[in-house]
Amino acid sequence: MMAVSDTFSSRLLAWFDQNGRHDLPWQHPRTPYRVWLSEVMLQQTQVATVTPYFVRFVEAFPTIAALADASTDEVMAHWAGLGYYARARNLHAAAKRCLELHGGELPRDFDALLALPGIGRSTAGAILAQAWGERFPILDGNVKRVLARFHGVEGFPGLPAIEKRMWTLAESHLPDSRMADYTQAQMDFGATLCTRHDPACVLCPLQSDCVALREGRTDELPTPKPGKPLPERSAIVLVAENAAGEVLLQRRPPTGIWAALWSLPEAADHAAARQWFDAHLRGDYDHGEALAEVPHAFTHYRLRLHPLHWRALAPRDAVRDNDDLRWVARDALASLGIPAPIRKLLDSR
DNA sequence: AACACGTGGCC
DNA sequence: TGGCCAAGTGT
Repeated sequence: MMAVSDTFSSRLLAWFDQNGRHDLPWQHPRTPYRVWLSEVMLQQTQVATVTPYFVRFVEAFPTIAALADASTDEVMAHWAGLGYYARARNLHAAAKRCLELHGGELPRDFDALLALPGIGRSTAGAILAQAWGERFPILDGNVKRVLARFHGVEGFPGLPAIEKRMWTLAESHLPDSRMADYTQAQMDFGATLCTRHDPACVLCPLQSDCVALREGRTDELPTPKPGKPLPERSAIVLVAENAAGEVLLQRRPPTGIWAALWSLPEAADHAAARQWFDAHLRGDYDHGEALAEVPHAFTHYRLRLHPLHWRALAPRDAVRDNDDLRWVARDALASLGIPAPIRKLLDSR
């Protein structure tokens, strides 16, 4: 472990003062709610992607109470396109719990934060450090990359044993003050200098003590995730338009991919698609026009969507708009939470 | 422990 | 261009 003379944090802070990012939207003002929201949006997602979402989201839901009072559909509509939608559902649920248990505020307590859905150890630490300057470590992708290189830690950082070691290292470097700046400094440092490809070691304030640099192994550390072949799946999606040009959308199941988002009716094969069509629509399934295949890659599998398109269809009498099925005009698509590739398909129609 | 969970950018 | 991965958490 580092001795009392550890200068890791002071060197990082000095670097941050000159080279850090000081104008991110969640830094002005840096309220607990805005820190929380930004940390959740930034999970597995980069700053450039998050920024416009963050700005729109806080405008729509300026306070924890406003978020708690919003409907699920409103929240999901503002999250749509960001991915990992459980984050939005958890955020919404946590906001409600803040109203019930914490007087509408985010609790300033590690265990209470950890108990909220969507807040794990790293996010709890980031909130406590950035919102209140409390002395807690974070361990995100940036910190893992920096620690793996600086200390020469072998092994994929996603493995529990490696991660445990890294939490210990992260703790050992904590400064006695400036916790908010230090937390931001680590993330800025990892995101802009100690990058995955081509780290700027020449400019690095830690270069004199970096194991990876000394051994010429910055391109080998951190150890990459062991690769596995991606499964392939395919599905038929039904693009059913009525005479008004509205398209029929269906709410997805509450669990699984794109949970509870609005999407096109989906079937595993033509037999199932035909069955769904005949149960819900008047018209001839065989008159559907095949649109171009939509390939989509998730982190854990590849999906090929085969859209079938009909115009001027009418619903069966039994099928009315309800909480899980509705005809939607083109203008109204923007106000719904729709998966990114489905939205693209609908927009290009 | 291992896997589910989105999307876009990079080379 | 297909594989890799980015401010992780929940199960």
